[in-house]
Amino acid sequence: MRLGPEFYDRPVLEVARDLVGCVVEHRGLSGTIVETEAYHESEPACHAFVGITQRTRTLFEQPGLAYVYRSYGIHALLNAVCEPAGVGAAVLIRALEPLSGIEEMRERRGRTHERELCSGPGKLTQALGVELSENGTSLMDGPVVIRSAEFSCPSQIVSSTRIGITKAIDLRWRFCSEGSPHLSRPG
DNA sequence: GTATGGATCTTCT
DNA sequence: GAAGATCCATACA
Repeated sequence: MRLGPEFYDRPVLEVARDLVGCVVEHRGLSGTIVETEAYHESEPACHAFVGITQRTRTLFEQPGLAYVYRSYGIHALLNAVCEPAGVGAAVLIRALEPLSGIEEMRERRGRTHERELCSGPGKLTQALGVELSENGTSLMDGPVVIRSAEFSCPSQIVSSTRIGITKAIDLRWRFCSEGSPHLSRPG
């Protein structure tokens, strides 16, 4: 089932937890989300903390949009914009378990092990072919679509601290599917 | 297996 | 001019 605007128009922590187990699809390639992180304008690790700039504009727009930005000059990172318009918040998609189009992912990534295809925020955008130009597109009827899982996922969801940041490092705003071999890092 | 440094570019100071 | 929500190759144990 496709997720509607009301799914994203909620506190970003709830959305981040609920997105684990959902499916991301892009041009026929898809994967189950096993790891997410929440970001909110109220804490300094979030891009929206500095307010509305050319870069962060999408974060403040309507819930259910894709926020795609360049990280470390090289990688594209995929986020889902949350909370009502005017509030800067988003969920970073950090890792997927590949579902379909695995051979094409292998070609894009130049790697053979399935665990290496989508086990990181920069890896999964490369595997799916998500580009910066898709920033601001809808996750409901745009090139990138997120839907709930067809089969309920029995795995436990655990929270931990976020990865790769230097501010607000105490917040446990990372959510992952416990024990999944496709996480960017264990736990 | 862990540790380190380079690639590369947008954003803000 | 510095830093950053990263990944990979290389070096060493």
